[in-house]
This record gives sequence, structure tokens and C-alpha cells, in this order.
Amino acid sequence: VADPTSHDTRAPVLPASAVSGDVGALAEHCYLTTGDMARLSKSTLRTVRFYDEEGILRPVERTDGGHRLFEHSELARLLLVIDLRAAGLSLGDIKALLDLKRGAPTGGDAARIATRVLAERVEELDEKLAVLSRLRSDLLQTAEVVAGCRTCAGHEFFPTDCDRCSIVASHERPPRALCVLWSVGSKRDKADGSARIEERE
Amino acid sequence: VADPTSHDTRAPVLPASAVSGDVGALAEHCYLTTGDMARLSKSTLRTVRFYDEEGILRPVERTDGGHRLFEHSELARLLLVIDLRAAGLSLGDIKALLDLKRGAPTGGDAARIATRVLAERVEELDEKLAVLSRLRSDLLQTAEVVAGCRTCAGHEFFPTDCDRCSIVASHERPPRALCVLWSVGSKRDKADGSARIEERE
DNA sequence: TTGCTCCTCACGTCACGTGAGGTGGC
DNA sequence: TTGCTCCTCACGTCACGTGAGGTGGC
Repeated sequence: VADPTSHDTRAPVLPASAVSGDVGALAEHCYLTTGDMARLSKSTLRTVRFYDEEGILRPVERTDGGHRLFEHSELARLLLVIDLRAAGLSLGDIKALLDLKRGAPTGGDAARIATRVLAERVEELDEKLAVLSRLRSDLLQTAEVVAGCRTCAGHEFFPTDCDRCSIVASHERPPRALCVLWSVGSKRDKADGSARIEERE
Repeated sequence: VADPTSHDTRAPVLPASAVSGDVGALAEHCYLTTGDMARLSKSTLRTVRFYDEEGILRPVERTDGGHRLFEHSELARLLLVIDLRAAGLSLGDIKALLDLKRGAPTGGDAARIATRVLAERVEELDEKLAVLSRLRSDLLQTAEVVAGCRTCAGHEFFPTDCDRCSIVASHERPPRALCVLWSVGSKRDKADGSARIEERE
């Protein structure tokens, strides 16, 4: 379980040489390494390298030893990409967003396309936020009901007939997670045929 | 681009035979097919089958021809799984949630574990909601600024020096997407060496 | 009998994870 | 010289997508 991005306490953004007053040296040293990018974005070395291979990030240069060096603006780019990925966009969609301006002939064209695409993405985000908010309240309501079961010990209804228990069944609109997790309104875990009628004959 | 879950208008939940008053026949027919599950959950046949293979869904029975038949409670389960996936949980995490109750010796044990796990999931959801909300407002602010560029035609600053344009650069705390997408504060797309100093020597 | 639905392999894909084995730089 | 960081293959994994070729059921 070794963490390749373990959060040590060194400060990669402004190394010691940067405060020496040597501006030329600072211009050389203020680039970010792959590890800096990974740590500062809380992602991984592999992800930074992968995004480089995919043309999503681009190091300004390489050292003689082949080490990637990134400008600080590439960190902002990486952070945006990570958030867009968390929002569910594919790397293809993200590249399309990032390359939007490059493909347009004039600023006006770029702006019109960008406002349309951004509006679409915001709408998708609204849908996603709605789904996750409902899920959140569903899980929260479920937790509240289930909290009432903490004193349940060797009860006759547990585990297959909890829907017959007054603690759990008294809610007229039970959250979905309660139905699924606590077998409320489900025959899934009951004894074979106990809830079936067509077996007798 | 054929859609295997094309939304036709038939009603799989209550087929014609169900309203005939024949309760025995209804008990047979009110099961859901794989296609019903896919349509009603807006997922795909493959996903339903995959979740069956993975032990996340379970058909009550199979027809002689091998067709899966699901109880309605399995649809609620599928809908929950889909939302949990959208929230970023792995199928392993989801199985753990679904099997929580089955593994506990008493109702009290199950309830204590469940409240803890649910609280964790809610907290994760809060973090995810915070990230997506910030992203949403960032994209929205970016769209507002970029909307001001729609009248830009053949401008001297486009496309590499938009950060020198007063329309775009006047914001003291520009949204991150604006910096990344519109090259505000980035040297990425500028002419080679134009923003570099160490080239001369 | 004709469509439409469902079935099982089985290979492909996307976005990385995870070593193996080697080099770089303060 | 010693660690720690970074490098490049290259195979693995997770959650499905995508045909190929065949059967089922009203």
C-alpha cells in the first residue's frame, strides 16, 4: 500500500534556490516535475504521464535525463481536467473542450461555440447534481430509520422479515435504499417459496 | 448508432394479460425481462446481464428458453446501483453495501455497521457535490466572460494574446476554466520563445 | 411464418493501476 | 556514495460496449 504521491512537507512550487534572489535561476527552477504535478493535484504519476501521452498535458521541456518539466499553467489545466473527469466527461470530451479555441477561425466563432458547449456542460452538471443530491437524501433518510434498529437483538423478524417490524415498516414513503438494503418490500432473502403461492398445487 | 434500449411505448410493467382479472396469470406475467429492466432504468441489456454475472442482480427464474425474469424489487435494486455508480462507487463497494445486512449476526450489529457505512457514503457525496458545484459555477462564470467575446472578429489579440484584451483580462479573480480554455495567464499557445527570456544569450 | 426480443461467447475499449528494471540529480 | 525521484515498457483491471451467430415467444 505504498503511496507514490505521499504527502511530504517539501515545497515544490518554490524551491530553496528561488528565494536566493537569482531571477535567472528561478526562471529555470520554477518548473514543476511530474511528481510535483501529481502531489499538487492529488492524483498520481501515472495519470500525469498518461495525460501527457494523450496530448492533454504538455511539458515545456525535458531535462537531459528525460524528466518532464511543466509550467504552472499546466497545473491549472490538470486540475480542471481532474474536475471534469469527476463530472463524468471522457478524455475525448475534455480534449474537445480544451481545443475549442484552437479550432475556431475568429474569436467570435470560438466564443459562440464555447458558450454553447459550456451551457451544455452546465446542464449536464445540473442533472448529475440532482441525481447525487437525491441519492444523498435517500441514504440519509435510510440511515435515520436504520438507526432505530441498533437496539434490535435476536429479534424474531431479523433478518428476512424486517418489513413486518413496526420500527422499519411504519414509513409511508420509505427511501429506496431502505427498501433495497433492509429487505423492506422485497422477497429476495426470504425462505424459498414462503412468499410464493403457485408452489402448492 | 442503433439503440438497444430504444424507448418504445409499450408498458412492460403491466402487460395486457394483467388487467384481465386473472390473478394467477398476473403472478406469472408481472416479472420483468432483461429488456424491461434496461428500459425502465435507462441502462442497457449488457449492464443488466453484467450485474447478474457479478451477483449484484438475481433473476427469480429463467424461462425454458433461458430468458431471465426479474421481480420488481430487483428494479429498485438496479436503480440504486446505477445511482451509486454515478456517485463513483465501484461495484465492489456497492456489493459490500448490498450485502451489509446478510453478514451481520444480529439486527443491532447490522444497524450499527449500516449507519456507519451510510454516514461515510453521505460524507463522500458531500465532497463530490462540493467539487461539482464549484466546477459548475466556474464553467458558468467562464461562459459569462466568454459571451463578451462573441463580437470579436479578426482582433489583433486572438488567438494567442487574449489575456492582453480588456474584455477578458479585467477580472481580478478569473475562473479557472477561463484561464485554461482562453489562454488567460498561460504561455502554452504563444509563439515559440516569445515569452521566454533565457533564449537570448 | 414473420419480427422483435432475448441468449451466449468473445474480443474491444477506456482510463488508468501495478510492478519490473533502469537512470537522474541534489 | 546514498536515497529518493523519475523514466520506459508492458501487462493487468474495471465496467462495461460491440458485434457474431443463434434461439424464443406472441
